[in-house]
Amino acid sequence: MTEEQEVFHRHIQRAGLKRTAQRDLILEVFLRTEEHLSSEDLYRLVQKEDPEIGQTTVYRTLKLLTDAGLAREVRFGDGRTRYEHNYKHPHHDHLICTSCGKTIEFYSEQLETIQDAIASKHGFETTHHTLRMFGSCSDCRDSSGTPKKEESAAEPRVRFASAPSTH
Amino acid sequence: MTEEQEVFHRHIQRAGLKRTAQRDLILEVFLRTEEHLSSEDLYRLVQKEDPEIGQTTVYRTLKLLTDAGLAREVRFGDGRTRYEHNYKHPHHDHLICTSCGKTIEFYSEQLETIQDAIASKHGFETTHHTLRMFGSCSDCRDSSGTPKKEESAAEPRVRFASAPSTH
DNA sequence: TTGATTGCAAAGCATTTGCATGCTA
DNA sequence: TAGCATGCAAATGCTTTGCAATCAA
Repeated sequence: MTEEQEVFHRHIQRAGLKRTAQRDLILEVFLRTEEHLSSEDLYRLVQKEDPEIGQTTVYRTLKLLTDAGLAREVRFGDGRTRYEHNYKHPHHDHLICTSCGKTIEFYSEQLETIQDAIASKHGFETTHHTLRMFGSCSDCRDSSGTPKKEESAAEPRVRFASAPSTH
Repeated sequence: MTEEQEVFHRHIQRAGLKRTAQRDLILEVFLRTEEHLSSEDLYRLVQKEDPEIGQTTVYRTLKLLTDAGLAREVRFGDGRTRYEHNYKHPHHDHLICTSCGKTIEFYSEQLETIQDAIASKHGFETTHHTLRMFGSCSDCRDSSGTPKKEESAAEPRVRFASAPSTH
């Protein structure tokens, strides 16, 4: 049993909830996938191993994982919620390519410091923040006019059919 | 006719669209309201002056204003899109109080500079970005447990499906 | 045993679209 | 007059909820 699984089970017990095969499987698949997954993405992956599992259970479990501190919600502007690992995968911000949908994670101590200073100047105590920078990645600019993925040229806004992220 | 109205009409003409009483009224109400308005908020305000106007028209006009460069979409995490002025109201970021929903706008040259450096380091050319810092404002912390705005307890404007993660 | 969990279907939201009617240019 | 605009209703797409059946502790 991995550390994450232990965290999950402790959370489940603390909250008076129950351990089930579905939750175990969903967690397992989530952990092994290093991407920004929407509930639907995860549902499809989980389906391959157990076609009996329902969408609803995935939605509910993802919420549970978030409560347990194992997942973190991220939104890239296409209207669907994605989740990323939140255990031993510390805070970071995102660069989002609006043409191919690729995301790059980065962390800057300097940035954090300035943000803290700004917040306290305004009397705020911040719990968390999100910084998203939208633009075009070098790949997409190199092949100018021919974005990497075929569907991307059609949609000016950020919209990815499925979440292709590279960490 | 205000400058903004001129910008709007130029945009309308350039795009081969038509000027209508509804669009004029919606723009006018939008401009005079210095807040982050959702489509519904604006709809309600506009309704007071012309009850004939439909939701759909407000949605469509808000999109038009965005295209014309007069409005900018902002999302504070409660699932609905809000709009803020985008003409002579330059880029800034937001501090969002998760207990009373108050937002504070700020701008930091230093922050922008660092962001640019980070983007170029990763080969990105950014078009825009959003930085949102969530937390509690001083008012809410002073009156601990008693948020300032009456409606906030019942209907928090910023609501997270589940607990925000700790980084 | 008992209360939590599951999965389906139905409901909820915010937003968009189809379409007949109304208006601007 | 031609074609865009409007507003209603219906449709969307994502997410949540109600509920009867099932299962973990």
